[in-house]
Amino acid sequence: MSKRERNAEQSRLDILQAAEAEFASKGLYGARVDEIAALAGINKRMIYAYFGSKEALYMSVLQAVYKRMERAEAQLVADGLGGRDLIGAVIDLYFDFLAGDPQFVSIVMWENLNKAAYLKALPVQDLERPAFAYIRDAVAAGKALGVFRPELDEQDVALSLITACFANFSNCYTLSHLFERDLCCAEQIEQRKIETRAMLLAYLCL
Amino acid sequence: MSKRERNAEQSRLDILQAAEAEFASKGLYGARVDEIAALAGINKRMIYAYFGSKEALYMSVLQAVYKRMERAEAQLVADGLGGRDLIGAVIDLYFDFLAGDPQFVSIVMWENLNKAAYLKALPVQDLERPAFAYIRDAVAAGKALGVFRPELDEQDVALSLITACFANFSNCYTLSHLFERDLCCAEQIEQRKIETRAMLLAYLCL
DNA sequence: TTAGTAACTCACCAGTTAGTTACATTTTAA
DNA sequence: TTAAAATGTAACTAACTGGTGAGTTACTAA
Repeated sequence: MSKRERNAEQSRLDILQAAEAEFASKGLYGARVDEIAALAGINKRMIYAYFGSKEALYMSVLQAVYKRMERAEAQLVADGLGGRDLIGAVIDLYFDFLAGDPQFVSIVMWENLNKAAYLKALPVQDLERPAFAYIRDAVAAGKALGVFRPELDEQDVALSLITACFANFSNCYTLSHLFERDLCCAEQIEQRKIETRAMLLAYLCL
Repeated sequence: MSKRERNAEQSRLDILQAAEAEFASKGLYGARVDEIAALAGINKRMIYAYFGSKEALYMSVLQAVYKRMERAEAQLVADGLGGRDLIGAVIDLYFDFLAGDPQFVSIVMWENLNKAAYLKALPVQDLERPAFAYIRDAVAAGKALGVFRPELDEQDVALSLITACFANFSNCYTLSHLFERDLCCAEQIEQRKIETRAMLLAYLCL
């Protein structure tokens, strides 16, 4: 094996990146530490030196993955957008983020299959979800302007929005087979985005 | 080990049931053949006698699981139900089925994480989904009656409906943590059912 | 009885797995 | 300069894993 340059920071990042790919495709159980080491081009010992254990490594991956979502949400520039447009912007954000980050989708799915056991163990401040606030604000603004139905509950809306977006990505393989049609391709995702936006707005508006 | 009664049919069923539980909670990679044997109260050797391999056993489980969904869908008595009511009935069916069969949800998720590799290998006639036909009929009927928007595409509606229902179950653990609220309990599921019905109908109706 | 067979048990293997250790090399700081 | 800390390698281990060879038991039919 060729010698690695000594660079602790880079090595840490390489391990994290390789681990994320391995955990995303095989889950915590299925992932192999030796495979992660090989993928990162690093010796296995360093994984234990930097992260301590397979589980601890998984937790670091989980945190990094949710951090990406948080950053994407934080970039949502809400200035000047009213109720309708803001909801549309949030839907676009989710679709674009999920389409561009399949490893996020996979790891969230693994985490759910594991009853969120590791997510629960993560410090809550690492899981801020700015978009929740955007959705709350958007619904409140829309109601105040008289464009949204006044009886809407902000959390219900947020849940409807998130679930309606997510399942298009999490279930695209089985649905593609059942519908005998490739639902994972960019054009289909774009179509689903349009439909989802229409559905959500029909539900929100008077 | 205590002796088992000789009953090939029962043994097969015990193995299938144990395997489904094990595969649902740990996936194909994480599931242990020894664990399945212990759970079924049967000697591991018999799993290989009856099913040949871990993969073949998984395929049998997959087929049995989708069969349950098919049977539930087939029970949907559509007689006398018009566009609106039929759509409502399909949503109720999905919510009730998914709520009562968490192993179905888990195995579909695992299958998606595995890019539907094993589902694809299953004979298509074992995957009839009668509800697709119901949804098509309901949308067509609603359009003919002038209650649904005429530009609706039947497949888009089916996808919106299925994804909107499924994600409430597949993602309830991570969402419960992020919303700091138990979304997996019966009351919350009922609330989500009501919201989802309202959302879908708002999207379908003129 | 006897023989055939399906259902079953037991003990084992070859390969894999997470995690460890002995030791070499490089960096850092006094 | 040099000692210690950090970073690296490769070989190792104890436990586990899917799968199997060989033999046993219960039942049936001749």
